[in-house]
Amino acid sequence: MDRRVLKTQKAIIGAFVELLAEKDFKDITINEVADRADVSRGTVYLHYIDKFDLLDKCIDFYFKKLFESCMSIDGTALLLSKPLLIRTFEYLEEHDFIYTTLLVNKGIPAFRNYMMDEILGNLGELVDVSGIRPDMNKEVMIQFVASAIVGVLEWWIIHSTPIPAKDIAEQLWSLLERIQVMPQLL
Amino acid sequence: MDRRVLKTQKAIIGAFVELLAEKDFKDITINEVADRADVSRGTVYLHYIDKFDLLDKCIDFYFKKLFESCMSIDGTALLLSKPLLIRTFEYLEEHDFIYTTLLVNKGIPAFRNYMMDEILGNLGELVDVSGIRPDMNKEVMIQFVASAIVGVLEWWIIHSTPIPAKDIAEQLWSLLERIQVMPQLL
DNA sequence: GAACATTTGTTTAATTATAAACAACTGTAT
DNA sequence: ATACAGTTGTTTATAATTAAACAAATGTTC
Repeated sequence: MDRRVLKTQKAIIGAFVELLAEKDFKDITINEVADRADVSRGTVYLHYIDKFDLLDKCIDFYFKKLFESCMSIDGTALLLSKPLLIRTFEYLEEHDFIYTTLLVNKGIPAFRNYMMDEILGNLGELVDVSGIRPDMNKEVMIQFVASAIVGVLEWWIIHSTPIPAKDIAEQLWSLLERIQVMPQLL
Repeated sequence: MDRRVLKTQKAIIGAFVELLAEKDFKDITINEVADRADVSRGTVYLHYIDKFDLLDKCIDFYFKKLFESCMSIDGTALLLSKPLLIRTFEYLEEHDFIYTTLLVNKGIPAFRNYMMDEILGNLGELVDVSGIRPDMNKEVMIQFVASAIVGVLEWWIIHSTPIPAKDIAEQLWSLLERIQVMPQLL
């Protein structure tokens, strides 16, 4: 992609998140966003339909960043594992501010959907690779595990990361192990 | 001016100064500058003829910044005075790194010329406003005082600001007062 | 000194950002 | 109610940035 659009989108989204931290979504104007991003007002409309679209794209942007940072090591995909859990919780702990800000303003359903999609896909791959107990329904098991993981993540963020990332990751992982659905891995 | 050119010039000059701090001027390539500035190589040539021109413009840039920050308060010009001296020394002390880097690489004559121009103009204004002892030649006196000030500034920067800004400003000011060329001011 | 990679400066057409103007709409104060 | 100031979303012509290709020059390595 043209480096110009990357730069302006970064500037606009950065400015928008700053403003979200300072005031209510409803009080933010496109003018303010453009001013703070040091970008022409027309440029904002070039990339986003309106405020609401900007918020959506903003959430997109930060979830992509989250997945890029946590779900892979130097480009190769990382399947569900203890290190992956730890990295994810640590990343969220470190960038606590942005993600809680986004969640408060709109994101609870968005968060759940993004996370579910990502983890469902991840689990699906894992099952394809390493098999599953023959007496289990794959879809049910995947849905069960993914919901549990996302539920804990959601609770942890909404309650302002009350437990250190390492500890919550450990606890969640030991719960997953207890299920014993995938003998050789979980 | 178009905000695009301001942004790209800032990016290019910022990248260039970073590189100047890391390696010798002769080892810096336009490619590196463009990469670090996150700008197309062609864009660099759009603004600067070559490396040498870039260095010149870079010095221009930082001297303009210096004068903007020190020579005026909210837009109104500030004539030679003790507060002005203090501000100037403090600014240079704070941004020590950039200015010594520039001076080492090329700037000693450039520094002298810039400073002389600025201070000569400033002194000229001051004399026009508040007069001078009738037995003195205006040009000589201005040249004398400006040279003295610039000399001290130069010595202070090249020797890595060996004295706190406030102290050197005090000393310089008291020397200026001793001359007694402008009874009511100096 | 020949092969090689890198840098340099220039040129191109396509893309993107710009300021400015506009009418319609919102909210606020009078 | 009625000015009034600010926001919104769209449209324009213009200007800046872009990637890519290029030949020439420069340095490195063998």
